[in-house]
Formats: sequence, C-alpha cells, structure tokens
Amino acid sequence: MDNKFFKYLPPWLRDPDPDQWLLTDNYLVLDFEGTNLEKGSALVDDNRILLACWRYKGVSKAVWGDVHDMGDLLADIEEADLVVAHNAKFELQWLKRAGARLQDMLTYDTMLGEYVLYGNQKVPLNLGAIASRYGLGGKEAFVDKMMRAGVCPSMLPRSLLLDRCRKDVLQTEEIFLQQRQVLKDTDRLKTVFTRNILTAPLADIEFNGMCLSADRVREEYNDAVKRTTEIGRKLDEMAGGINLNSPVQLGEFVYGTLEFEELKSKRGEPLRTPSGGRKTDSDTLSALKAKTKQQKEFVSLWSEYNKLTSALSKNLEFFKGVVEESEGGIFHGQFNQAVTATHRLSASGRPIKFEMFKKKKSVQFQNMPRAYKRLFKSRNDGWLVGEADGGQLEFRVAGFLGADKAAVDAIADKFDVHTFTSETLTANGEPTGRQDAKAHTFKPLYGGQSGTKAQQAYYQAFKARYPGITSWQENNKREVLRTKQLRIPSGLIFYWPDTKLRDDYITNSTSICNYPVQSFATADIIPIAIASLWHIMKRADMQSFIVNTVHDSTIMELHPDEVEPIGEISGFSFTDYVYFYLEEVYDVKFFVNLAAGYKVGEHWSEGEEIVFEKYPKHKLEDLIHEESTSKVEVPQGHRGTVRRRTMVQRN
DNA sequence: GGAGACTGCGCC
DNA sequence: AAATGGCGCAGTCTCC
Repeated sequence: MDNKFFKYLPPWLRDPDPDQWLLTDNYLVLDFEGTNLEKGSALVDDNRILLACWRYKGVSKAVWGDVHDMGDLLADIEEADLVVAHNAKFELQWLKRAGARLQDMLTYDTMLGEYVLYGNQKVPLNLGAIASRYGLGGKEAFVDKMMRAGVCPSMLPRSLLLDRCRKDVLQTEEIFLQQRQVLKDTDRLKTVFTRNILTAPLADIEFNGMCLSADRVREEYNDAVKRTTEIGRKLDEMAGGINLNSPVQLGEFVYGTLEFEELKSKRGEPLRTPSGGRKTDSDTLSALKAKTKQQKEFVSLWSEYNKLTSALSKNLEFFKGVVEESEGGIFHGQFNQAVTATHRLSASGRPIKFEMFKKKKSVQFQNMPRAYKRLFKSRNDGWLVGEADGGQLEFRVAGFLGADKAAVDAIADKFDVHTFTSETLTANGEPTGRQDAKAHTFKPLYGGQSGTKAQQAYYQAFKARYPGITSWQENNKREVLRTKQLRIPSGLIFYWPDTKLRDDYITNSTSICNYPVQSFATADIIPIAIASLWHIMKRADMQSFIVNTVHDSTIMELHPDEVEPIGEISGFSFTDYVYFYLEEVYDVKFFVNLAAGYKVGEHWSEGEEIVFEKYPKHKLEDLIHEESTSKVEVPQGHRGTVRRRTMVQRN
C-alpha cells in the first residue's frame, strides 16, 4: 500500500490474512494466577503475579514468581506468532507490567471466539462455562469455590493453584483449537480476527486513564453545590419533606398535590412506566402542560435541580474526589469487549473510595456529559488533547450496506441531511430548526416509524429518498422472518430465534434494522481504525498516547510537536486503512466516502475540527456494472454462501 | 444488610 | 397493544 505510515503497522495489519495468522501452529497458550484485588487486574499496583503457566510447541511450562521472573515466558512469546488466552486483555496487561511490548503481539482470545460464535445471543463467557459446553469439564470445584468466595490465591496451597492454572491452559488450548475450526468452517475467522486486533491497544489504553483539570473541576463542583443548595431550599418550601429522587414520591406530588394531568397516548391512555407507575422523567415533566403559577414554577425549578443533582452524583463528586485525592488528577476506566449485542465495546468505571465521600464511586468512560469534556486536559504541561472520530459514520455505513446510490451521492456531495429533515418537517406543518431536526434525521435507520404527523411524513420522505437502504432493511426483515438469522459483511451472524409476523409487523424489526449498521460501523470499522492508529503511534515511537475511545471516536493526549502528524495518521487510519482492511479481510469493496474528524485543544472537545474526507477507489456504479461478469459482492444479509442480487432493479 | 427490580439519565 | 438501537451507574424501594 502506498502510504508513508503503512510501514509502521505490524505484519498482521500489513498483511491481514486471518487464515495465516490464526491457523498457525506457532501459537503459545498462556494463563496467569495472581492476587485478587479488583479481580486480579494488573492496573492495581498492589496486585502481583504468583504463577504463570503456558504451553508452547507442545511443551507445558510453569513459573512461580512475579513480573520480574518471567524471562523464559517472554522469550517464548517473542518466538511465537500468536498468544492464546482466555480474556487476553488481562494477560496482556500483566505482560506489559513484565516488560513486554504489546505492539509486537497478536492475540487470540477464546472469550472473543465464543462471543463471535454466539453473535448477539447472551451466554456465559467465563472459561469454566465454555469448557463445560465443549465437554472439557468445568473448573475444579474446591479452588473455584474458594476463589469465588474471595480467598486470595496467594493463600491457597501451591499444588492446587498449579493444578488449576495448568488445567486452564489445557482447556484454553482445546477450546481455541475447536473454536478456530468452527470459525473457519463458517467463514468467521475474519470476524474474530478484527475483534482480536483491538485487544493490545485496549490493554495499553486502560493503563493511561484520563486527566482532569483541578481548577476547572473545583470551579464546576463549587458552582453546582451552591446552586443545588439554593434551588433545593426553594423546592423544599414547595414540596416540603418529600424525596425528589423517589419517582413514587415525586409522582404523588406532581400528579396529586400539583394536579398535573398525565400525558396520554393517542388512544387516550396515560403513558406509564413499564410496570404501570406514573412517569417522572425530565422529558415527561417538561412536556406537562403547566397552567397555574405554582405548576410553572415547580417544573422550571425541578428541571434545573434534577440536572444538577444527577451531574453531581454521577460525575462531579467523583471528579472532585479525583482531583483532591488521586495522584495527578487521573482516573481509569475499563473496556469490556464481550458484552454488547452488536459487538461494539462497553465500558465500566473502576470504583474508588474517596475519603470525602461515604460510598465508593465510579464513572464510566463512555457517558461523560458533553458539558464536562472541557474538564479534561493532558497530564503533561504544554501538551494538548485531541479527538479523532469517524464522521457521520453510521449513515455512511447504512448507505454502503443498502448500496444506496442516493445516500452515496449525498455523502460525496456533502449534502446537508439535517436541513432536509428540517425542511420536510416544516413543510408538513411543524416548523423545526436544523438543530432540533437532527434528532429525527436518522431515526428511520433504526426502524423508527411512529411520531407526529410531520415526523411520520419525514420518515416516509427518508424512505423515498434512500430506496436502497429501505429495501435492504425490508429484505433483512423478511430474511430474518424466514431464517431467524442475518449475516453482515464482517461475517458476524445475528440471531433472532423468536421472530414472528404479527399483524403485518415483523417482530424485532427495530433491532434487525439497527444491529447491522451499528455493528459494522462501531464493532468493525472503528476498531480497525484504532488498531491502525495505536500501532503507528507506538511503532513510530511517538510520545503522544490514546486515553479513551467512545464508539466512533478516540481521545488522545498530544505532544505539541506531534499534533500535525497524528492528524495525518488519524486521517489515514479512519479512511484509507479501513478501505484496505475491509477489502483484504472481508473482500468488501467499500464504495462510500469515509471521513475522519480531528479536533485539538487544551481541553477535550475544544478547538476547530479538521475533516479528512476520502473518496474510495471503488464506485457503486462500477460495481453494479461489473455485477453480471465479475465476482463482485454487494453487501447483504445472507447466510453461508454468497448470494448475488441485481442492483439495477432498485434505483 | 444485601440483592435485585425499577426508574431515570448520561453518552454514541 | 405497540413498535428507534446499544450500554453502565445512581438512587429508591421491596424482598429475603
């Protein structure tokens, strides 16, 4: 590939051939046992390794000791082409502490293998449960019981721990061998390959954590506390004594004392919570018709109070604790690779007990309020914070998956989709500005169809405007109705075994519309981009580093001299490299523009955004034209073998 | 006193 | 009868 950054990629990303890398015999299977704070995470300084067991070239080895005793292991790993482990991110983090270079390691994770095999179906993914499913026996009962009860492995008899660790390695190897055969047979080695190339980047990123600006946090926190006290006092005068955090008490006050009318559905029935309670969320309360002066005053006070208290309890108190009590104002999060139905990442916080607050608190990295992004800075003086993201990614992916000429052209011509929404809503009797229209623009992508008259008119207009996307969605629903499953171009298969036709409506329609788009965009394309970006930064020995990723974006702390090159590398990774990888690994000729946004400032989310817009070498028209003669595949939901579809009919 | 259901809310 | 997806965390409340 003709690009100056390409040479910095590791071999498996320069030549991304899943068969070559995952079907190798030169693999090493690894398991660590260690002390058990926070499940034994290497991110906890006070944890240590007790024992490493591994198998390499048919030989089982074991070493007692901590990270400084792992020389033999590191030597074997250096020689191996693939490191196999269950929940490999955990092992990689220990290897990093032992001094290994994660950028030189490709992993195969048996947890991810099982995750891919089950698609969106939730099954237990711990090693014992998987081993049982493969007929390998579960965990040894006694040791497992002790460990589940919280007994630290350092207190267990050595012989028992050794047995356990050895057994885990043997089971992991056997599961690996069986899984990769099934994955190969069902053409999903490529899917699991993409999941695995992100493991080393994530293992590394989790060590970094994010850094708060003490000044900004203190200011924000003090303001919020002050304002909450003021409003709280006024609300107390009105509502005297009730707990506003209790939906039941708040409901009684709003609908009983204040005599608000409950919102009603079109059929005239009150809109309630799933179990029949009166709704008290902020959208509902602000939609209530306030007539009396008291009603109006309450709604406006409550709305601000609710925002503030939830910001305080979910974020600001935690941030305040971090800047006052944690080294360097830094806190860490955790990425979960095998949780979501669509295979994108989820994130959890790492609970911290601050002296200034009674309860342990934690904040996850994926739902930081936008208004508080400005509280984050770099830990190094003079450095900056940068964010790279995949511009308009899900719409572009939908345009691709639906092979939609109108969508492809709209994207290439930089057509303003939200203005179209705003105009359509306005023309149908609901004057709506561009900003407010945004909320509706892509709702049809997720299967949305209900709403006000004007909204429904817009959804119809969307369907008419993008007939490729629309018919693709319809075909998918029909296919799931027939076969109960759907395969997307990554190879991932989604299963909806309970799908039925009910009064002309195919159940699960909304998921069937949404999963392929969400998955291909944020479980394939973004991981590919981040793997590229992370490797190039590492292997080009840059000082800047990645600190977070949120579905379609990644956040970095940037050395001032590296701001420009990392912009270019981001542009390459989110576009050119994605085109390359999709074609090499998935045989996908991606014919829609991809774009990378890049924003740099002293704090997160500050600064002007630069956009790298890249035109792909493949054109939809050419693919349609070639259709009859070549082996071109247009993306679609299909199972097993490739089924061609005549594109020309659709437009 | 802890677990889990329920409700609500933040992000993409 | 209704129908926009995916998450994790905090607070309340019930139940054991």
